[in-house]
Amino acid sequence: MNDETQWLSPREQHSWRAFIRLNQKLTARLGSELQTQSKLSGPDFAILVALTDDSAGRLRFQELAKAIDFEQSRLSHQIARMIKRGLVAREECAEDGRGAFVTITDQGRETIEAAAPKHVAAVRRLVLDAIPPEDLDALGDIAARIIRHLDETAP
Amino acid sequence: MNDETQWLSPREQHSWRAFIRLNQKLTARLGSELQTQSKLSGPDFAILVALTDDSAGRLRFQELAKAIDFEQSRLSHQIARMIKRGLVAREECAEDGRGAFVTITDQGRETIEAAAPKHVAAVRRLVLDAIPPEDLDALGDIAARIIRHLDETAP
DNA sequence: ACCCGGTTCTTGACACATCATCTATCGCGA
DNA sequence: TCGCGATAGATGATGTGTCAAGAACCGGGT
Repeated sequence: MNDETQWLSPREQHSWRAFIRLNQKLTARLGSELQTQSKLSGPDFAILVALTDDSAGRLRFQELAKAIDFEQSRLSHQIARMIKRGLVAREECAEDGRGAFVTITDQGRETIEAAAPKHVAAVRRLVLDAIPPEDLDALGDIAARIIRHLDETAP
Repeated sequence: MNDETQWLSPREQHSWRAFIRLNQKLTARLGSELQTQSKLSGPDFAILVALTDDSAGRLRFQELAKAIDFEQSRLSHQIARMIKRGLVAREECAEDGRGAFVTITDQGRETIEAAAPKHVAAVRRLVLDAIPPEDLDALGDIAARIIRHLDETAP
């Protein structure tokens, strides 16, 4: 490592730190509201939403992992915990002896249906209410651009 | 909870999901590069930076916690782990028998000085290179606005 | 029919985050 | 001076994330 590092300019640093800080605060805040209002963690919520999005409420581990961008192992642990709590169930796969489905249970469905409105309300109250729609669009566009860049840079 | 929830419009949802997804991907990616290149976690890095920013390289737990927005307990655990690895040290406080300082060690200083350039390079390569400066400014402004809103909404 | 590389998911070890609880000390007011 | 609430920080339990290794199965080539 030489000493010609291109450090961040004050302006860059200011924006960058704000962005990082926002990520942290927001994840913490949304997670905490989810937890106290609905007894769900962020990952719990993401998984239940993904399962609900599927018409059968039932996905292979791979598909689910891809849908929410979880690593295989992380998902495996997460599902194991959720099974204990009765939110989802495991179902063997006839066509492929290795694989398995994750199914949402009735309890899981009730839970997510109760949680979703509260979560949306929190998102609105904490974020959307703070910025005008055109800023949200701008945010979304920039985020999408960076995501594409990340995916290209090293999958 | 009634059934008049104001769900997100498709446009809102699109932007919101992109933003959340970016947060996850980015934290994962930056953390992973930090880990493999410098054997540091995100929290490790944040703490070492904060300590380096201080002229004495030495902060009270409270000050440090505030600087990086960590809860007290989280910081306590984190510092305990970092002490084991020799990155920081604990120093009793003469004026206040309850308190203590966290000091950066020589090894900690070497580590962060080696890590910082690589991290900045990663930030540049993964993010800044993907968007023009004016978009970064816009991002920073929006982030700052939401942060202010979050802090006002419930400190 | 069998081998063998690749796929699918699991598991164990360890780092990290959060919550509730605990200990020690501080400093103020009776 | 004593008592007592408030502050500083530590600790243990539990849930979450990552990595490395493993077990079971698939499918194609021989």
